[in-house]
Amino acid sequence: MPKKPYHHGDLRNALIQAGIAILAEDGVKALSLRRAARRAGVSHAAPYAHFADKQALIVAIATEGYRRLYERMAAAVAQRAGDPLRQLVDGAWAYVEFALADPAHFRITLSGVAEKDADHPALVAMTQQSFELLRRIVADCQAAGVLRPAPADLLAVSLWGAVHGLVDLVLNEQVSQAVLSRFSLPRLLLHTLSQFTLVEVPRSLHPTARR
Amino acid sequence: MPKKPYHHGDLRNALIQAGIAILAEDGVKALSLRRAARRAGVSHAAPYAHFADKQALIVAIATEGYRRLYERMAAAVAQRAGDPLRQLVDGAWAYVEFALADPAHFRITLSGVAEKDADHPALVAMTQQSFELLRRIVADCQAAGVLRPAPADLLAVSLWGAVHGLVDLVLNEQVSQAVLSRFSLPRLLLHTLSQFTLVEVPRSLHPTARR
DNA sequence: GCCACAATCTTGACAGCGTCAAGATTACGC
DNA sequence: GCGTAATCTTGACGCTGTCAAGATTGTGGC
Repeated sequence: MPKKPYHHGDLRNALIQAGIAILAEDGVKALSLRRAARRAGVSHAAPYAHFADKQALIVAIATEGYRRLYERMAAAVAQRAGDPLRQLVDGAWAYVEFALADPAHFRITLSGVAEKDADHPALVAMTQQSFELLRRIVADCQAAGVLRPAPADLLAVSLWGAVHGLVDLVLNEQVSQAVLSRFSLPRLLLHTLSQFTLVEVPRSLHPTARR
Repeated sequence: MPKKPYHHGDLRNALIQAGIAILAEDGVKALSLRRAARRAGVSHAAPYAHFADKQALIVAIATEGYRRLYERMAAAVAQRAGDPLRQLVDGAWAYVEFALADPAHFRITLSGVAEKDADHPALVAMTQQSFELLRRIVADCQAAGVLRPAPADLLAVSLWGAVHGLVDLVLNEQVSQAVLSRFSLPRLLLHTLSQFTLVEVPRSLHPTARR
């Protein structure tokens, strides 16, 4: 068992994981390069061997965030193959669950802290992959008469925005506690989705009702 | 003309305006107490006579943000009295316009940087006033058969989330440039709103088409 | 009108931050 | 095995939020 080799061995990854842990424990404003380095057991300037600046670390963390988000949604969708409406509801709920499970990580992933996308192909690839998944769900729903006919990209952005906005408002405590306790988040989500659907959303699909 | 009195006279307000100007010029991460103090022509610790900490300044800036947002929307709605659908469309577009006009101010206002609402009654009052305006628009639309019957609060949150999410995604450059240039933001907004409305949204209401 | 008090503002200090430069340590290709 | 490149440490700089101590000024009580 090596005690303290001069070279960490997997520092880049360790910093990303440290960053995610810091986000989970103390939120976005607590994330710093020096703290991530401390947690990884290296000196304060060591990260600069792997990241050009703080932005680069954040981009890497956001990329990992998108990867987890995609996997959650893909898993939820895969479980409901052949049932587009269920895929839509469960996919959306997976999005919400990720946000609730790690709010700070969700925020830093979706809050565009990574600006110049062109410089970060891995991030771009993950966002495209995730949007592609959404586009496919939307197209399947349209084919099944669950969603209205329209360009799939257009409808996909509308739906994404509706779900994302709901999550963002709740996460940022913009929705008054009175309203939020009267209508639970699952109900708010289903009510939003039901504005888009042509068929009735069965109450049996209520997210927390199942499971 | 007083040259440099020891007491500023209206420092609290000057700091808020300085902060908003900094946000407009260099974005959220450029906002600092010291820079706002510098811009107001005062020493670096002077703000502490008016704000307990940086959070308090941000809360004041967010309160002003909500005030401007409310006034924009209220003005747009007032211009279309008696036409609920137009009020809905123009109110939503006013929301979008505020976000586009000053993205950083919009972000800091809506991104829940102000956490403990209970300590800031002015902010709470503005958020409630704004939500009340939205709730009234929704109720009027329901009475006119423009929106589906449902608890007004519930539908209001859904609509708010849908519009807010769209803006947030576009502002954070999460929507691919390809999709955004194919479907303009006004079209994306109208497409989202038309998911909620029972009547067709006339193309004549296209936000940038008018004006 | 004057004085004590409170509000306001300045100066100075501290720790933590992002970032860079210089140097130490180690892995790896030839 | 050796030189080069990658990795990591140490030290420094300016910026930040925040606090303490003191200077300056407005204000109410007499």
